[in-house]
Order: sequence, then C-alpha cells, then structure tokens
Amino acid sequence: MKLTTKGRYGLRAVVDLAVNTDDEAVALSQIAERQGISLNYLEQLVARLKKAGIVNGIRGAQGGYVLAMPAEEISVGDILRALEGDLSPVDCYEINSNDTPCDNSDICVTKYVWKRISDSINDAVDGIMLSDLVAESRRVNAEAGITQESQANQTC
Amino acid sequence: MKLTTKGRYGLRAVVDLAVNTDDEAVALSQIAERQGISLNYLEQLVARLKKAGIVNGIRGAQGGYVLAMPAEEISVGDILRALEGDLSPVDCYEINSNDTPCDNSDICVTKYVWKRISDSINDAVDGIMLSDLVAESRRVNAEAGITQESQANQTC
DNA sequence: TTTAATTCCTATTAAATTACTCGGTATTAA
DNA sequence: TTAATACCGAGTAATTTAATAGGAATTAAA
Repeated sequence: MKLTTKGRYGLRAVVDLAVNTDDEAVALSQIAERQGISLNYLEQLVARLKKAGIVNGIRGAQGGYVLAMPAEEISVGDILRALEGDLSPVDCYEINSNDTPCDNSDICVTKYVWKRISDSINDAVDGIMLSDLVAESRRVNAEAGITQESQANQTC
Repeated sequence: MKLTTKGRYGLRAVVDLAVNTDDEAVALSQIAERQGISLNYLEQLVARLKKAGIVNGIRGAQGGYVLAMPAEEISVGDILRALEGDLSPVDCYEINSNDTPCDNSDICVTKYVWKRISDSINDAVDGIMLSDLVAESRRVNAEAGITQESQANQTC
C-alpha cells in the first residue's frame, strides 16, 4: 500500500517545475539536481506526465519542460495517476473498468471495502491542486530563509 | 499503491471465519479450501492476525481459530493494518512515528499530500466493521442460492 | 496410549516488480 | 557548427512478494 518512487519523485519534480518556472522552460537537469534525482530516471517519470498532458516538452538547446496548464487546473490526483497508474488498492473490474472481469463478483464482499478505499484516496488527491502546493512551497521556503537547498535523500 | 495478497487473502479469510463460525473453532484447512488459498501461506497471514489480537488459535485436534472479539468490535482497518502494516502511502516520520525522521521535513511540501491520503484511507477502513461484511456476505449468499461455493482464483 | 488433526515456527526459493543505468538519436538556440 | 537539451528503448541490480517445504508442539478422540 505504498507509492513507488515514481509517485514520490514525480510529484516533487512537478512542484519543483511549477515553483521554478519563469516564462522559460525548465531543464530536467536542473530539477534533477535540486531534487537529488537521477536525470535518466527523471526523464522516464516526466515522459508519463507528458503523455498525460500535464507538461509539455520543448526540445533543443535552452529547451526544457513547462506546465501544459495553469497550476490551478492540475490536481495532485492527475499527477499521481499519471505517474502510478490508477490509485485503487486492487485490480478489480468493478472499480477500474480497465481490469478483467471477476468470476466471483456476485458473491464478493470485499469489493465494497476496496471501492470505499479507492474513492477516498481519489477524493483526497483530487481535492488538492498543484497551485496549493506551490503556494505552500513558497511559504515554507520564505520561512526557512529563501535558501533554495537540495532536497536530496529525503525519504518521501 | 496496491494491497498485497496478504491484505486481500487475509481479509477474505477473516470474513470466512466470521461467517462460518458456530461456537466451535474453524480449522484453517477449511478456510483455505473454501477460499482457494494455500494452507501454508494462510498460516502466515493468520499468524499476523493472532499477533494483533484479532483471532485466537486453539491447538490440537478439533482445534482451529476463533475471533478474539465480537465482529462488531473489529474494524476492517484493524484487520488490514495487522496484515499489511501501516496503510500510509509513504514511510514518513511525520505520518508514521515508527519511521526515521526526515532531514527535509521543514521544507517538505508533499507531506501534506501524504497525510491527507493516509487519513482518508484509515478513516475509510475504520468505518467498516467486520460485522458489516458478515451481514453483507449472508445477504449475497442468500440471494445467490445459499450454495457455499469456493471463491478460488478471484482477482481481489 | 496411540493416532490423527491441528496450530505453530523457521528457512528457503521462485517470480515479479522496482528502481534504476546506459547508450544512443533527434532537435534547436546560440 | 556546437552544445544543450528532449526523447527513446534495452538491459540490470536490488528488493519485495508470494509462496513452498518441513518439521515441532499440542490435544481431542479412538
């Protein structure tokens, strides 16, 4: 029941991008350095975000990535689902229609549990917008003294 | 962000135990057969439930397991946490006090996200009691014709 | 008193997943 | 032309999961 590094690193990367954007594209190498994430691995994470329409890539020198939408319109749920796949606790047809149907659906009792968990997770993450995290980030950084430190080696 | 088979099989096993109990202890071999779970593996799952005080084991011939408390007093959260460990999406000291503290806690923004997810999951599962699932199980089995079929090979 | 049924315990292993690394190609501003 | 960047796919090491296996301890019943 844990998120993988895809979700953890990836959300941090998007917040970093949103915070450090200034009309120009942000190079992944900068995000990788600030966040202490390997560039090669970060590329793979950002590829998922791009595919989901959350960021746009700009190729060539001085290129980088930009948000595809205003931060107010991107939910944490959008970001985490792009990175992790569905946030349901089980692969169950009744919950995620992409899964294969289940023989025992009619007498399955636990599916009610999985549905409640799934809905509560999705409601929670869809209620937080990227802009909320950007605002919070600016606030805590101001308090901490504006030093743009590396966040390497953090556990979450 | 998926439960493991520990949580999935284990919850089914507890519901099976609660449904099929009749003053006498229920042998794991019966639960294993009805639920299509390997006996050896089920033993490991039930050991966790016993350690958490959810079931009691009765040794010897005609032995088996019984609920340690009335089903009304056992929440699905108790069961899943016993089987899976904490249900938080990250290993984070701010959320699970058993984890090691984090250097970047003061400037960490994503921890608010993880906390919201964690709380919503725990609220959801703590709001469902084992007795609710037992009642639901009796209802759907009655509708399906009271045939106590095996639930083997179900995906969740 | 023996036997069979059961919980209880620990070690080992196969499979799957995760978390990367590596090496390249394509594109574009300077 | 060069350097900086996104983009792409293959391979690999480490970790975790999902079991399997085998036996010891306990106890009701024959």
